[in-house]
Amino acid sequence: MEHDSISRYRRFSRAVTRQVGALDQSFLGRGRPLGSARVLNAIGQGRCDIADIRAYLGLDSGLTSRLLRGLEDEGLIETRTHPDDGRRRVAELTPAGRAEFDAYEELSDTAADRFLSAHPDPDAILAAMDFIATAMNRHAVTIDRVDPTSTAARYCLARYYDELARRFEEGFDVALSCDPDASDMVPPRGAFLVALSDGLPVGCVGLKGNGGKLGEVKRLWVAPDARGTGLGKRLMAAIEDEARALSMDTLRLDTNRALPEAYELYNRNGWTEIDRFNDDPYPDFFFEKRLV
Amino acid sequence: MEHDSISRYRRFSRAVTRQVGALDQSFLGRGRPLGSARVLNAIGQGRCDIADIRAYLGLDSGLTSRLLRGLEDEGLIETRTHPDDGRRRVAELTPAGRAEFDAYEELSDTAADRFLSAHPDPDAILAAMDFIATAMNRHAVTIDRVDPTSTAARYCLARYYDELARRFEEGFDVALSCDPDASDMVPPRGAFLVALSDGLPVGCVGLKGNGGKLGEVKRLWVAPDARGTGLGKRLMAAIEDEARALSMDTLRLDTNRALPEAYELYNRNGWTEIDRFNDDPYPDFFFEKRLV
DNA sequence: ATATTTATCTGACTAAAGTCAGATATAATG
DNA sequence: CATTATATCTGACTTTAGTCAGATAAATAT
Repeated sequence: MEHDSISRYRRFSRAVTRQVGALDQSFLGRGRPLGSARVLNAIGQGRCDIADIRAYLGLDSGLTSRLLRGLEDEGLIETRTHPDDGRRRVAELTPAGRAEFDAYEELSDTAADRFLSAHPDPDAILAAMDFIATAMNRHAVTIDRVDPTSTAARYCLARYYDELARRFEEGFDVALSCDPDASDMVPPRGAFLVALSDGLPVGCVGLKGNGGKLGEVKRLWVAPDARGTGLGKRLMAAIEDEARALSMDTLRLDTNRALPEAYELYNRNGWTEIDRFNDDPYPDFFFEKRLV
Repeated sequence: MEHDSISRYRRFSRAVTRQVGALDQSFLGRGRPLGSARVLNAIGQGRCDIADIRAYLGLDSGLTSRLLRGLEDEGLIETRTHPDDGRRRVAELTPAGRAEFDAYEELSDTAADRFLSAHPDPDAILAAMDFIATAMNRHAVTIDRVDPTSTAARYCLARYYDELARRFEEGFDVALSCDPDASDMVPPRGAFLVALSDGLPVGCVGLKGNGGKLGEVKRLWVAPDARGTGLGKRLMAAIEDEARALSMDTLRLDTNRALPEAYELYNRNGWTEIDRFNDDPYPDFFFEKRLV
């Protein structure tokens, strides 16, 4: 018996396959084939567009059609043509379908809950799961503009502040920093972007504007799980695009010596170090970039 | 979008399912249905007994029979009746079957390798995978007697010594401790047990004897991943059984104040604190237990 | 206006997976 | 010894999954 990395990976794979397989078996217990259950779940998760469902589940159009017909015959869903495009169709759960979907959710939830609550340290297990899922979803991180007061944004900011408090020698207190007002990071003055990996926020960046041609980049953060994947660079590129769309021509930012990877990121991506431009107590370095 | 524990578990589950599904697709690429491939792999892993294969893969006996017949027709396996029981049959790979099995192994290995080497920190990923797999295999930890010089035993001991070096204020050097000779932990003088979770060692304990009625318990270790699951108690019960089987009637052990959980374990399980019985520089506490 | 593309549906398939009731031979039990 | 249990096999199914070639109707391009 060896303990090299490949056999460890495969041990993990066996363990998880067994766990996931058991859930599939319990899904079968509701007397519906797995294919139908998967379609019902996709619709319950809000995928109403049939082309979307087909792409998500990787199904043939004929098969999809028949599965939908089956769910319709059971009275679990209703379909109608898409309001904007007469070729497409959209599906929706009926009340009975909603009840059935909830039953499936319940099965998933109890499977998850039973596993997590049986473990002496559920938080550590969840952290390990986030880490692995983020690694597996690496190619599929989306960057979305959100309101800086949304759940996802606040989740990121809380982790960002925690990290500053840990890494700055002098600690960190938001109140002492030049905290941009949320309204400065909302169009038309600015923007706030969150990187999502299958729904979990793994990074953020803010753009603070005053209505003029000068903007300031704030709150760049990448989750520890997602570091080393070029996400910081992607977020910076995305926020520059936002700035251009708001007709800005110059961006500024500040950073602290306790964050050397950020300093490197700015240096490598066309930013120039400039003189101090504010009296915030935390930053040590100041950068500027002209947008073309 | 919420970030509660259930949705994090399910995000993990989705990510892994997709990864596993991709591997299944690549298996299909070898032109054999998944069912046959799974049986071939089970045989290649050394499951020769057909009843065992059936139980492992959860298949109907008729289906198993047909899948085996198919592999036999392809010239990949041979079956013959079990030497000890004329009703049972055993399967074995032919050279062609071995080659085919190796091709499947190659697919798994490259999938694992591609994933691990694409990540900036493969060691952290593997640690997280071990942690999760151990948690999922919790109910399936076996305790086996092994030679203390075997790979599994040395793996455990190396981690045990590392941990002592980290936790003892004064550090730890095996050479200074009363290191029992390996021959004292092998029958008929003693024993060495390793706890395996699907092949990965997650704990150990040694029994050092001198041929008489007195034995000494040494090297009790439980992997951090497996703590909180009662494995320490199971290992201690198993080593007591070994001692009884060797006709011992009294066991002793020593421990250090830097290992309070061990102290508690002995206190809770029928051990009595006694006076120092050796001049090893490391231990602070000494225990004895009479076996009934 | 006509031609082409796109999204979905239908019918006619095939392949794979799974079920079930015997049949057969061996092993274990009283 | 007869009886019962066990392991496997075979034949005759059903269900599920997946494929493919049109048909239909709406959208888009020329």
